Amino acid sequence: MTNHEVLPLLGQVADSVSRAIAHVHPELAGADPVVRRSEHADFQSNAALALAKRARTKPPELAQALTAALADDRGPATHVEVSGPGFVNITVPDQLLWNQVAARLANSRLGMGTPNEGQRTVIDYSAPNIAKEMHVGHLRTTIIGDSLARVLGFLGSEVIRQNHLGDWGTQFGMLIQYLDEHPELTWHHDELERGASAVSALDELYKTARAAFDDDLEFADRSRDRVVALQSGDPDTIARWKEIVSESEKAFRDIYDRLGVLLTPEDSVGESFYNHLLTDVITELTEAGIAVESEGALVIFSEEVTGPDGNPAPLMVRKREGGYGYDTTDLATIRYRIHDLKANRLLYVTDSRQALHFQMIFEAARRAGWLTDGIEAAHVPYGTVLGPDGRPFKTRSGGTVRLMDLLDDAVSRARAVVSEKNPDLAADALDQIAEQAGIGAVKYADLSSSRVKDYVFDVERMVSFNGNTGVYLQYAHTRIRSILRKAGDPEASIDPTIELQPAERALALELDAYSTALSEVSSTLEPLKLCGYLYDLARDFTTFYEACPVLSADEPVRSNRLALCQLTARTLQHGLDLLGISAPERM
RNA sequence: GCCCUCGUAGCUCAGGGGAUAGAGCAACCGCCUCCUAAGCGGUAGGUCGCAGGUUCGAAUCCUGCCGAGGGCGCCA
Repeated sequence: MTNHEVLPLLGQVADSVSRAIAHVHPELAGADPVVRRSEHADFQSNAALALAKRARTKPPELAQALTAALADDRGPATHVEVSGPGFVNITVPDQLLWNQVAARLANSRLGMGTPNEGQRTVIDYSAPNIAKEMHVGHLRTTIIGDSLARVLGFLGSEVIRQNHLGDWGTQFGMLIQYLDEHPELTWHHDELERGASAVSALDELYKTARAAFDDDLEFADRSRDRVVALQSGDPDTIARWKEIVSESEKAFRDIYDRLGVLLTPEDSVGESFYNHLLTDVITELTEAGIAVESEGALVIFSEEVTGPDGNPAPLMVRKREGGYGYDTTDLATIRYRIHDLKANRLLYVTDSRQALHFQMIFEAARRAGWLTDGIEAAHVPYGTVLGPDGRPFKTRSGGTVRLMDLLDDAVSRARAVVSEKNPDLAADALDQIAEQAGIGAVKYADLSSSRVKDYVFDVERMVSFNGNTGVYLQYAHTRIRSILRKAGDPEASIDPTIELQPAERALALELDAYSTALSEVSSTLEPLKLCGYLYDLARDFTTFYEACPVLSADEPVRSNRLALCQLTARTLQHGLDLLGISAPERM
């Protein structure tokens, strides 16, 4: 196996057209060759239409000239013709398609390059709150962030995952105080019955503590003292706090394992971490004259954003009573990630309602001189998960939906469908497949629609397993694997002189376009681009599957088709992995 | 008041300067002696929110309007 990049045919054709443009009109050298996949040929170039005016000619004439130049070129085109108002339709020889397939099969990375090499990317995602259940609100950031981490990493970025845990704040004062006053309470994971989690217990205890805080003035006072003790580093208080953090992380870990998310405890860099940096951040901003006093608080007035009163909107750097909120920690994160982590790409995967907040954080970071031209900072916003009523997803009683419950529900429904479709499965195989299909269905449903749009969480639809769902992709993969198993998983061998059937041709062209889909994910930060590609690929495979028998074909066609199966299976498996979805061998 | 996002088939969504606007679901009609029918083929369904503008060409870019959602000082 090699790991040299295999250039996609689209790029090779584009290079040819670029050469043709430079040859025919040297003054237009460097212009976009406007090469796309085409319904009328393998590829088409629309360059003649785009450039005719600059070339002082008519589109059909320019197209004709480009066609002639392409015919002389030693590039990949075998058949070039002008069509319509000036489209240049380009067809590539079958042999070249086979060569691409063979080269990708021989390559450990399917011929993908590492265009993001040299980028150091921080991705901030998931960010659950300590001592609180993970709920629907954490689903999208966790799934989307993780997929982006995988894709960007594969493309050569050095990815630094940051799980910005909500592990600091006044709420811990009352929780710790309450636990201290009630040593009989059990909440550690090893004290609880199986299936119960420490965060679930802590979440309940926090509510109780909160009620006590509101009812009992003396308890409230002791809780406030406890906040002070926590913030000033009192050893006993800190020890208890660390215990709560670590127990909570165990519960998060269960969810991450189940979701197949890459986050590890090493990626946890919560709010508390920034504590020791806040005074430096504030000093720097104050000395630079960016942060100023206002109504007793320290704020940064935006030069871009105004509030309801028409005055500049502020970031709250230090509250009137001296405390710090999320504005301050977020200013600290961006400084830390640029100065200490030395990242040149910073992604914050949070819901779209925080857009204005990040706009102001980035503005402040630019004014402070932290965020400079070579560094990209981006809020990666996503829409709300809605319930069947079109309102933010809640339980019937109006509470938040626990993430674990939601996953249980999806998996148990998946199990019903899987066992109906395949009643012969052994119990443990059924469990495993139901888990993979159910979790995959949830993740795919989340990743496969436009990130910024709200979407309705509809388990029935996700788990119906028809159409553009995760299971369709998994199913396509198992059908291919079944063929390959029956063939004995042979070493690929391709005879490139064999003529391609239309379905084979469409499949081969699609397989060749994988890298384009991945680059689009990198530039748009939309996993949907990868989902769409994989769905198209699975459909192209299914068409091929219907039209081109593999095992019963005569050699050398059989081997060639097996090679297409192998590359499709590997590409599907690989793409699903970048989405964080497993590709079972059987279903 | 200002700002952001969204408006495409009955429903859920792709397409974000190029040829007849595409899928899935739901509906209807077909297809398992054949590599997994969790599949495939077909029929039907659209003034791409509205109105201007830019362009050889606009669902796509610009402006305005309408509608939905969200945000804008001490919650993240």
